[in-house]
Amino acid sequence: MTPRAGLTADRVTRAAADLADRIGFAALTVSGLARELGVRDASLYSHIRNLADLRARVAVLATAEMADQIGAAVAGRAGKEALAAFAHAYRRFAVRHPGRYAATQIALDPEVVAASPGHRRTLELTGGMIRAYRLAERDQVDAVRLLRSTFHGFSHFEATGGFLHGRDVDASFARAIDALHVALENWPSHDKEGTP
Amino acid sequence: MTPRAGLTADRVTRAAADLADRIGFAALTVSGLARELGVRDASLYSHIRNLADLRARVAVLATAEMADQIGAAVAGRAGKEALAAFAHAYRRFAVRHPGRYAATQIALDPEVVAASPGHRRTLELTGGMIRAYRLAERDQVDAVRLLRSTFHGFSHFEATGGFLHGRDVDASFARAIDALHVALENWPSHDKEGTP
DNA sequence: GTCCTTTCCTAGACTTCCTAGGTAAAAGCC
DNA sequence: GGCTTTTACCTAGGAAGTCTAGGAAAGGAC
Repeated sequence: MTPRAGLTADRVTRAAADLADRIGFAALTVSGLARELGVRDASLYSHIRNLADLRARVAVLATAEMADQIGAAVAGRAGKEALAAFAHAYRRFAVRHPGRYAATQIALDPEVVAASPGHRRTLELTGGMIRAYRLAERDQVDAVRLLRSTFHGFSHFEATGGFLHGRDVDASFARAIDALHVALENWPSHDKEGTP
Repeated sequence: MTPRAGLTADRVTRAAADLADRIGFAALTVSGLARELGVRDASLYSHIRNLADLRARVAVLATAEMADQIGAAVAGRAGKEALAAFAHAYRRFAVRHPGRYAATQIALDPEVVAASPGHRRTLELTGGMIRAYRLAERDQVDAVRLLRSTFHGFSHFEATGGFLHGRDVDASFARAIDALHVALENWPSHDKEGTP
């Protein structure tokens, strides 16, 4: 038997994320990954439980990487500047790492989410960004959900070719950010923070 | 040999959509569907070319059904009322038909989209809804993209358990619609239709 | 060095996808 | 009605992917 490939769960996960970026997350298979790593498919089960476990690991890894990039982009910014930086970093990650991005969108067990540093960091970053708009707690939740929905939706349609009109997509995204800022500045609620 | 099951491509597609609503679109298989219909898996290839063809057929069917429901909801409405009706019908469809909804979101060949009555109808309905805001053509495209992104993103997170906070999701959606209306009424652009 | 752990392998069972060819149900024609 | 043609169903089987079990040997600990 030849020397061991020196695999670890971490290395397997990174290789899977790289492969997913190349072929698409949906097309990621244990057997394909094994070929990529130069081992037999059965060998990977020393490091991962099954395909679902592999997918979850990629999701956790990708979420952490994405949070790091968003964090770097919004550092030192507030208000509309932070919103725009967050949004652009979000979309940039999705465009550059389509497989990783798709992984961030799968449903995960609550325990996995709770233990994922990337998920927690994303929450913190989002909370920090939204703070400048001085919304009531309940409105902050609503607003964050609106932002996350828009960012994901946009990236989804961009990735799946859903934007068929000839209109420049970069321009549409810039307008969307402007529009979201307008909405946040004029949040349709009567209990803005600090106002009784 | 026993009597034929009397399958047609249409019947196969509907059965697939129903099954997808029950088990999830991602879990839809030719073999599973064959079991559902009481035939052998190989028999289905008289009616569909392959799994990708089946998925595309479900997508086209679901898009048409969804467009019908949105169309019925917005009939006779304009402005914010139409926006709200559209949004609620969209989300209702996604919640009631998770498999069908997921099918509407897959990337399809441009020829398939071009030939799909549901896609065309969705475009018309969206155009009609956005008309009340009297935006310039370019801004209309941007605004439609924002709306579609938000609706899809919201439905996606709702379906994948991405909204972890205890805040009522119905309320968040209602607020999101209000916020989108505010954004549309105050679209961040200087060339509103009719204004030089 | 020895002993223990664990990573790799082979083997194989199972599922899914899909093609090829055959049979008989169903449709079409007279 | 009978006869012919079409085609929807079947069986058979190969390819690919998933995953378990057990064994061999690489690598780590002492």
